[in-house]
Amino acid sequence: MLDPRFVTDNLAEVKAGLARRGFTDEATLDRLATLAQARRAAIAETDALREERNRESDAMAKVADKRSPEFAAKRESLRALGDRIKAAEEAARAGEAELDELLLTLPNLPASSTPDGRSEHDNVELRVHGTRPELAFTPRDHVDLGEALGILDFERGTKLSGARFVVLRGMGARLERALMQFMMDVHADEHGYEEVWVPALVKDSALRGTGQLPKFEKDLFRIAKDADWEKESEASGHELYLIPTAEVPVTNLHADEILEGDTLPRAYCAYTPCFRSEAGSHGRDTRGMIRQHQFDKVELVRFVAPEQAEAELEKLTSHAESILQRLGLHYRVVQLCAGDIGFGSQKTYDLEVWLPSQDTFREISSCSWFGDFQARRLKARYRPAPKEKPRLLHTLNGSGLAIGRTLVALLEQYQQADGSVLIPPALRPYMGGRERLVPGKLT
RNA sequence: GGAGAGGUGGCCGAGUGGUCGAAGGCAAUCGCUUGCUAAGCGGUCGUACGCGUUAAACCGUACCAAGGGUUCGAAUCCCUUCCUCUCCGCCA
Repeated sequence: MLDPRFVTDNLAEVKAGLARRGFTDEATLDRLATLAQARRAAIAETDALREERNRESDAMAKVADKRSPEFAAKRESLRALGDRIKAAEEAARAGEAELDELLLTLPNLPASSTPDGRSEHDNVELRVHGTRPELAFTPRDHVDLGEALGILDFERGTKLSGARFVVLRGMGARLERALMQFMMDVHADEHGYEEVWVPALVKDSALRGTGQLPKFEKDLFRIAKDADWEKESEASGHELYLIPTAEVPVTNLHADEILEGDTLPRAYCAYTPCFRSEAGSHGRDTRGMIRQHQFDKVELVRFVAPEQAEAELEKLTSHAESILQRLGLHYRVVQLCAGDIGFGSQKTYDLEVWLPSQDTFREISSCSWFGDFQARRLKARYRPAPKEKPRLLHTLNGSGLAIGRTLVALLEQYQQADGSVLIPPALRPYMGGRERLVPGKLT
């Protein structure tokens, strides 16, 4: 969420910034500025009226004779004042609702260090790590490999849950678990992240905090409820959704809190399942486990002071990269242009891993700096020093990494001519010492 | 699912219509004092918005779970909702 004050005071700058990401609806911004100003005027008015009422009421308290004519007269005039206050409050509320709505649907401003560009084609490749695996044969894709190995079972995934679900078997399931374990160990033990375990079902308020709601409800799975549940839940004023990423519960950890400055930065890592409806991506990546409705991910989240934020993004990205490096995977780092960064982000690096079968790099991690965009929604603040006024935190997050896609990349990059797949040394301790996946060998 | 209790500042905890943003204690912090692990004394010590300022301060308003109501005036009275805890039942 943008600061309404900042928007009114720097309208031209905000328009220009949002235009960089393709948001050219100036009328909405003008409306927002108007509403924000009106809101301030309304506050000033109601405050003044209330002040008058408070003053007069105090005076009445001091009148000894509560049955005197003067007392009755005062009471009458204050009753009228009370009505005026109510009317003023009512008027203020109307504009406020519209203002909040606009603020919640407005995307973040790109950082000055985010390059211009309209779409993913304008993203900037920053660096490439490693080299393409030399394969003396035509690479098979992970679906062929996985099915031949007996570790990926798409048919049964579909039987159980429909399209975009998979069952992992034997060493496939083991690999998923090994990757999760490996990533968490590296981040917790070496990168200084506090490991957290969080719910995979969250309230709509949490999703509003990180920005998925109200705009992107169609991408989420909201849990269906029977009649009783529905009744209770409506009454309780919140809906439950499956999380699309651990970013949601982990970032919301510090909603409505004020952290002490000397405890920053706060770094958390979490593994969770993630659930995405993938609405609007019909026909895209239908083959294989690149795009599933449910997948596991290890997520990194950092709460930092604004001054450190941009450097913190480099740090967080390097932590995610470190996983790819230890696994010996060929990848590149891409900086997203203003037209391609996510709704709440102001600067994003994507890590893309090489997939031989597709002869291309595919996203495996996205590391973003949100500025105070999420923090303002969340009311996540920090106190720079004792006694100082609280300020909004900056939040960052990134995948470290998407486990399903890591598994895909491993299969494809480490495939051998005979259909077996080498297990990179870093992962072997987590695979019971195994060095290789062999077709027909489930244990 | 059944029965009961309760939600006040970082924590504990007073407060049943005006003098309450809220006693007292703890924690924290600053200073003073005392030569001996420690204690004593004093000050400070919520947040947001508005106004204002270079920035503050000051000032105003709001907030005692949330929303609504009664009243000239609500932490206090009424209604609705949410949440927490305890016991029983069920359950990984």
